[in-house]
Amino acid sequence: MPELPEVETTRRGIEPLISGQRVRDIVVRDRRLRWPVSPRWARALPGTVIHAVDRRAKYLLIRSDTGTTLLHLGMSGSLRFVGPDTPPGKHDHVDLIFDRGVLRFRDPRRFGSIHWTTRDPLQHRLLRDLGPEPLAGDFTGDVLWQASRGRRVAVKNFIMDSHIVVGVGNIYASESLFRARIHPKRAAGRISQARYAALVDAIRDVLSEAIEDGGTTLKDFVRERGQPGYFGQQLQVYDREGEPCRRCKTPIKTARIGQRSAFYCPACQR
DNA sequence: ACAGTAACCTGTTTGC
DNA sequence: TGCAAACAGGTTACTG
Repeated sequence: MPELPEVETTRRGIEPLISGQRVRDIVVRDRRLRWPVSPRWARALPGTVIHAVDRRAKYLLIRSDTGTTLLHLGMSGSLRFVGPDTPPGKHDHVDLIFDRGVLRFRDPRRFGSIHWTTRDPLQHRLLRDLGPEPLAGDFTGDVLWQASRGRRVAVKNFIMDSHIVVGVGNIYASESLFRARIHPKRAAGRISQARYAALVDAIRDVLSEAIEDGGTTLKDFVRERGQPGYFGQQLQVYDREGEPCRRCKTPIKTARIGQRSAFYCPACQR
């Protein structure tokens, strides 16, 4: 669920609610996330003032005056801002308590994570080796084309590889390839420079439009006040197996590529 | 360096 | 209906 648009939607939602606010306390009900929540973080954060919420890839960078919290939503995570007396649900693992409310982290599958660093977060081992941001200027068709030379992986896996470009998960990979009319199984190294230019445009457009719509809610994802995202209504191929292609009416097909489901139009995409 | 797979965990859907 | 298997949006770590 949380791919780049959902994380960015969350960032935009929570930043105005918590920036400038002092963390009064932390409650960790279950520290068993993907990596155990560090006790050092739980000790360090209370008392600090949040001054910004940034994003790198699918990580939220919650910056306070003494360090940065790296928060990843994993597969099923969400952050909401709730009133102080809202009873926590079964999977509400962590609270950041502020004077004006509680930032509550829910994650049924516990693939999310929380890290704390007092150094440059971009040099953290989890962020250090990531590829370009898809919505930034350094992500171009030429960059993608160059990186793909000699690569035999399916292009769908290629664009989901965070060393190549960040933020493109299973849903938006299928959607972008449909827009660029590229078959998801095509070898990354066998796609022309011109088609990579089209793919970069497609990725940018899909992600930007999804952010405009507040992300895609298929299952767990909700925004900061519990609202769903509406981009699901714009999906062209994802989860539409057997339904007619919106462009040519051919039934949408599905395939397993690298243990993930890919959706595509067998007529439009080559 | 690259490609492929298993692993983390729980909830829901599918199939017998 | 009941139960077990398969599957789900992500990423890392390991293998060959």
